[in-house]
Amino acid sequence: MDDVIARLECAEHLDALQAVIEWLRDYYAVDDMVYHWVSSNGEQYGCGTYDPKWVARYLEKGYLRIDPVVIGCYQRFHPVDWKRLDWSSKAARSFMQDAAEHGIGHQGYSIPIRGPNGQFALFTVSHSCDDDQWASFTELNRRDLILLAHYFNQTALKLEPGRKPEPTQPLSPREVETMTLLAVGYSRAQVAETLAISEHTLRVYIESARFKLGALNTTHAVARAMARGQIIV
Amino acid sequence: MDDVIARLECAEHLDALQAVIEWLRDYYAVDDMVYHWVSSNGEQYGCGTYDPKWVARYLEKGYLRIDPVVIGCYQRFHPVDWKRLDWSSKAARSFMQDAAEHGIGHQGYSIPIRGPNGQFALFTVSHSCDDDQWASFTELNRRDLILLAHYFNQTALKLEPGRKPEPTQPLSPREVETMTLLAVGYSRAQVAETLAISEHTLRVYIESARFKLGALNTTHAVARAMARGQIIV
DNA sequence: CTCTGCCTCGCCAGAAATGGGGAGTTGGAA
DNA sequence: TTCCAACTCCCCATTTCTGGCGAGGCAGAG
Repeated sequence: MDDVIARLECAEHLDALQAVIEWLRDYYAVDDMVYHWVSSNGEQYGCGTYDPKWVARYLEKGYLRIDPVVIGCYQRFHPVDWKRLDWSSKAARSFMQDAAEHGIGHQGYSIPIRGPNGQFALFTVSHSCDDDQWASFTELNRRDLILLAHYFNQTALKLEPGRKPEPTQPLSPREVETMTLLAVGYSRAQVAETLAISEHTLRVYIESARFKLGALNTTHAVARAMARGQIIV
Repeated sequence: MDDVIARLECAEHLDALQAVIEWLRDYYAVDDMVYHWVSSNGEQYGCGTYDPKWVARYLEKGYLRIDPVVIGCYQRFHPVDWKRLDWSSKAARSFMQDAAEHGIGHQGYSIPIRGPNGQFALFTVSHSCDDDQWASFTELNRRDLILLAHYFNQTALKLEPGRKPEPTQPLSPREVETMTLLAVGYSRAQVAETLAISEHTLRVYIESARFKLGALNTTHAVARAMARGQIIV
């Protein structure tokens, strides 16, 4: 354990993560171990021991938005056993079958991790065995896995800062107020009234915020401002 | 330390948190200790040892959206010393002065905590002393404070589940796709084209999503869907 | 002192979104 | 089988948003 942490701390490239996760897979003697970062801008980064064919298929099919593991963990705080997720939808079922055909174990345990600016990542361990064996495994290693998950994420954050610092030009106070009120459902007219300014002035703020955020329209601007933590809704 | 964790684990009401945090303040012999939850719906919950007058003023003045501690931590992953935050804006300066006048120590260390559905909370310890003393204090207790912060948050989450489960009616797959594409800046026409459906059909999805999300307009709907983790952008 | 960023205001025309109406299919649940 | 939720399509009128034009004041940085 300490050995792994030391390795992570001296890692200088993401390849190191890949090596560590493979080592961990062998150490725990499980089928698969995966770290999967779903960055706030919709890109993904992952390392792990899944079959590359499955990874490619996952990306190609856009499974990110279907995968009940991602969706379920995104809405949870605590680690979760795959059995407790919602697999009832048709999309989820076909996804599960596709995964099984690519050799993904039916037991899994995933740890959600959150970082700055809405960063979200998953640390997953998966295996094929019966429920009892799996339950005792997760029970035994839960604490370590959680720690590992967070160390992994911190290392990834350290190594990949080039991934989020999309030049986040700060918004002016008025722009922040504007975006915030828009995010809670006010129309432009209502926002203008609330801020006691003309609707035209308001438009200037929206436009400048849109420009700073690199957004194509108001909705996009609000979404980006939220995703980047520039407004708190 | 273990004593505190035990107390938290058997807590059955938020009052218990208040008691624990007061105990901690005395234990660490610092001026103030605060847990501050900024829930995803904009409400707040906090417990701590700040002067109630200051808390009232904080709420009344809407300092939540000015406080550099909140803003700074929201965009960070690691705990941060207040000195490293951005106090340059005018609003921040007048906020700082106001805080000082209410007896808030000028040294502070805040730990950002994140939870499901965009939950965000802060665990802060604050004191009045010189920089060297403060540096050695935080250096010495950093690990414990981080642990405490997360235990506090987990307890608060456990005790206050009634705070977020705003009946989150699930969105249908098409609705999710629609909201997601809108969030990344597509216009209705572009979304319709992308999904290969008529623009009118698209409208039906937007409207039903808006209804399910209790949103007043498209921008609001996207913001809520994001805040609730129903779409991942 | 100039320059830049922020805040404020006005008018107009075209593009986009919204609200309300109606209508048909499909597939799964009761 | 019947019912419901999800998905698909069309028209019309109104409201709202967006883009482009121009303008002034005020504070802080260089």
